[in-house]
Amino acid sequence: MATRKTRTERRADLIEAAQRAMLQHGPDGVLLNQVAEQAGLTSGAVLYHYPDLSDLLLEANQAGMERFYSARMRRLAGLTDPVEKLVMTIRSGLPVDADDADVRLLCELGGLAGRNRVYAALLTSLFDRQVSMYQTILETGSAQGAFALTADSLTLGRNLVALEDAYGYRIVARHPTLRTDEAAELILSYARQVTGSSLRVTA
Amino acid sequence: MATRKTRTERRADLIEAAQRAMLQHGPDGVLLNQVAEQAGLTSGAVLYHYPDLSDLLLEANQAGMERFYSARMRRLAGLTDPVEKLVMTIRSGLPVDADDADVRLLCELGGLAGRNRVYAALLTSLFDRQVSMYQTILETGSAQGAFALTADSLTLGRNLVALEDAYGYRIVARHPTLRTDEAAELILSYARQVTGSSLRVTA
DNA sequence: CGGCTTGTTGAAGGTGAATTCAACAAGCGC
DNA sequence: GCGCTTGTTGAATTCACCTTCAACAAGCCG
Repeated sequence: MATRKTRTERRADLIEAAQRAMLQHGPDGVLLNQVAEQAGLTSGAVLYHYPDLSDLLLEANQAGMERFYSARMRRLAGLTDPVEKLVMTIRSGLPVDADDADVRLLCELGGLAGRNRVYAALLTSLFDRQVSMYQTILETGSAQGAFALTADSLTLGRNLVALEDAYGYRIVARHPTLRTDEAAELILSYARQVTGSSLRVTA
Repeated sequence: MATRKTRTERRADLIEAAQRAMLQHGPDGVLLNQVAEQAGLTSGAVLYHYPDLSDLLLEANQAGMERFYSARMRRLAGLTDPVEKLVMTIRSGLPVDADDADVRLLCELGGLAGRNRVYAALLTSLFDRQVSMYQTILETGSAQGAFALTADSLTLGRNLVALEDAYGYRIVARHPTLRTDEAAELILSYARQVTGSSLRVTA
């Protein structure tokens, strides 16, 4: 029997369990019992906390997005050099490998967004927030003279996020030659061109 | 009762029916009866032609990819000017609107590719073929003096396809400001920069 | 301690989808 | 027109999953 836990603890457990289950079976294909199994509980216990499975899945996906986004922001927080910030941010937008849970989860949602307005809105919002993140980096770098932008920051930010997203899909699909390092180089090649910077850290 | 058809005709019908059903319910969520309904048949009839539903879904997705790819090639076929070719190809890589069937279908597969090697291989192959398509355009344009490429054609081709892919997802998710025209402009902004061409057709 | 709330189980019931198959209709070759 | 193959139906069966619920264990608070 599973050890009894408080409401809050268990809900957090279930969100993680739902994420794991969705990684294995997809957000559409996942079953109540698979979530329960991941949590080490019975389906009844899951239903006790989330009478509607789709609510749990939504929360789990939302949590996954926030974790991805806030991890990027956190990694950014320590840095001051615009070049470092840009290079780091490009890196943190890519999956570490094909099994990267956060990015895998995001990829699963891409298709869903075509037929579910809620997921569409969530992904759209995530996209826009990431664009803003890049815009801030680009504009402060520009103000500090580190970058000479070749277009408005909205255009550049959108293209940077778009490149990340697309290469995330390729990496997750295990493209034989396009791995994380290669993808980072491809995006950096774009970033160098539009910032007029070599993006080498000036030590 | 449905009118009786030949093996080949019916299989083509079923592939289209499966595509429609997947657009509504996703490749994971689609049911045999939903495919049958789209085809105007009973589930038994579908099973007569495809004893395993997943075989039908695979064929349907494969057919969708080929239709998308060959439509792009066909649109390219009539053109000779490298600038026209590039501009047209960028356009043809984007969904015409949020309901574009071909792109919607491709987006549905992105997540699947993370857990299914067959779909991963199909999408990888499609990506690479599209990269080659761009490489050919860029290199012949370069040879003819229309483009002055700022990087090797593999890098540029990959980035162009990546941008298309990512904006396809955004459009399908109905981003409120990022529609097809805007996405095309964003990609063109990249293409102008890396080809050194204004990409205006010299009439 | 003792009663109450909260979390969990396990089994039972209901539902719906996949699967199977006997029957039958529609053409085609002869 | 006859018989055979091919395509299709509809009903019966089976199976898997969701849902409900009575029972019970674990703390907490009086």
